[in-house]
Amino acid sequence: MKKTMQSLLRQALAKLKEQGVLDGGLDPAISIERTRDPQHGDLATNLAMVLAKSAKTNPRQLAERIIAALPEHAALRKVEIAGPGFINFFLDPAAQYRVVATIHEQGREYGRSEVGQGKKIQVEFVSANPTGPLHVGHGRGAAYGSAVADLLDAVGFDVHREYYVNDAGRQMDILATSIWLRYLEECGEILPFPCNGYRGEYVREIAWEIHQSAGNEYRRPAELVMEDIPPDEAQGGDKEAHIDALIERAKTLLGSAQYEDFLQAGTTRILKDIQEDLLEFGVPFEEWFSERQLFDDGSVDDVLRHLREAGHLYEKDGATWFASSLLGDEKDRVVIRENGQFTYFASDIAYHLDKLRRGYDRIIDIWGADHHGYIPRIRAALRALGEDVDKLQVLLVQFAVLYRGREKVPMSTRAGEFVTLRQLRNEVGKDAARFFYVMRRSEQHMDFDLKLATSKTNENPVFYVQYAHARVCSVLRQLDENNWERDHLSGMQNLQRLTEEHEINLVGTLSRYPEVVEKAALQYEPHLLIQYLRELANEFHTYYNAHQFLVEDAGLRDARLNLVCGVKQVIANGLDLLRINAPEAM
RNA sequence: GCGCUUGUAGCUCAGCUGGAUAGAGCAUCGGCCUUCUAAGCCGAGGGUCGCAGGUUCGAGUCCUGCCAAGCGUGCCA
Repeated sequence: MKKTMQSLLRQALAKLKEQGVLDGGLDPAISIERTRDPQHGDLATNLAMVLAKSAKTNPRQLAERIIAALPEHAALRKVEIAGPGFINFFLDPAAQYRVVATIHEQGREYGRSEVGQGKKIQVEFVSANPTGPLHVGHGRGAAYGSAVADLLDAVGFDVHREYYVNDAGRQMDILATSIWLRYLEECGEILPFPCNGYRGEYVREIAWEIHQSAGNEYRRPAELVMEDIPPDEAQGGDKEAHIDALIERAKTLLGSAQYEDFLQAGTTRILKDIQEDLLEFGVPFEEWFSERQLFDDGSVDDVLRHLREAGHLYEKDGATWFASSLLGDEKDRVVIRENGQFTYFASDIAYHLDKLRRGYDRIIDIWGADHHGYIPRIRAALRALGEDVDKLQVLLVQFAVLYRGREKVPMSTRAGEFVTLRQLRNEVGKDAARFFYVMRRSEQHMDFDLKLATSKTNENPVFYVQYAHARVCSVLRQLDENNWERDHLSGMQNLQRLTEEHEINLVGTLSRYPEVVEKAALQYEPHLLIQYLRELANEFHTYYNAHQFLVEDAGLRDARLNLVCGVKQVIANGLDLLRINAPEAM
């Protein structure tokens, strides 16, 4: 409806240009909005106010001329000028009711569209290091990312969901070493655990499994392990130097093949756990992209050579730097450390280049907001490589601050103090968790009160929306019990009898759904969809309480049932899009 | 210090990219179940949109300056 009004207005403007009322040049974006107040009609535009200045006339006069030039349209009942120069459109209710038939015809397809034109778009999200189970902080990125991806899919983009697996680098070494140290404990060796190691219970479990299957094959005496290792932080030393020394010791004592066993055991076990976890959370991926692969196939070397040849790299203090400050970053960044190791940034350049080379029209990175300082250097790198930087869009998700009642819950992966995503799902369920995560704008800080979220006792808005769906189902069951037949066709023919205010509101809200989906998708704001669903549910509950659907008058009854089934369909579609269950009964 | 983000009802948050009288959910108070599920509905109270300027027909929304919070500012990821 919005779109047809836009085209009508465009025709009117063209006519005014011919008449010389308006300059030929200007061609403004015509904004049409839904009115808030029914007195202002159904739709409104501020076009006359926007153009008044350049047309050298006042808004109300211009509005009159626009209206005069407006072509006739069947759905248009009345056009008015109001306030400072708004043009208000009153639509013919009969035309509005058509949406009920449309919903019925399109069913699950209602709300989906083709505005994305099949453009290829890649969404990379979660991408947590496989060094431990996902925690509730990752949950938000997972829920948000998958919702964005699903929305884009719904409006016709060709979406590729990807998880970047950081299976290379120092964090993985720390993990492997942590497992080995726990394994030695399993063997009966007595030695201190580094404060910078991964302390989670899962590390012990993996160590236990290795010990079960391999016995003492990897055992080395504690004295040898700890010999000449610099002191840990607890002993007044440097924790980084301490753990680095332990990693080196593990590599020399085990040899590369055996050390690799621990690396592999850790990565595969944890990655498998993450994959299951996300799948159960309704977050599928088309691809799990290995960082390690970028080193193995030479991509990292290639991209650095490329940058070096183009003069973007230089040596200083024994390290290799990327001159990102010349390309919009605050300062230059190290890509190869003094000790010869690549930084995370180095492989990330290769990764982003790889993504762009794969031919996506757009790539989206979803990061925790604490990584925001990272954006300029990635953009600088892509610029240096001659890529189109605008194809990359980075969306930031604020971490959820966790509370238990009033008390803040400390979170540290290393210390093993965290509430896992799995625990959260077990306690509140997938539906509530997803709904809760996506309910707020992603850049908004979020207080996640576990007590509230885990309190199974309602208050959770997801139930409110689901209940609306279940209620319609219940009405339909009731219909059967009354031995009433539902005549679909008659219902459609009698739609004009739905003249109650509640009914008219509901029809209007139903017709808005495709616009909401489109906007939520194009703006990457799934919370708009949630908000809409709450509003729709609210209008439905209000209607339910105000009017009986199952009335004796068959025509009216069928019309109401058609309307209410439209509500059911739209709620189901919306929840489905968010991968939240729409129950038949509650 | 500098950079990014945020600041709207007691609390948690919306606010259609500059539009008409700033909204919802909790919480508080008062009503509605012999009638399709009360996990619901109706009503009431509650606001200096962080503060101060500016831009214009019009500002919660845009620009500037302050104030406050979070994050970043590594040869960590």
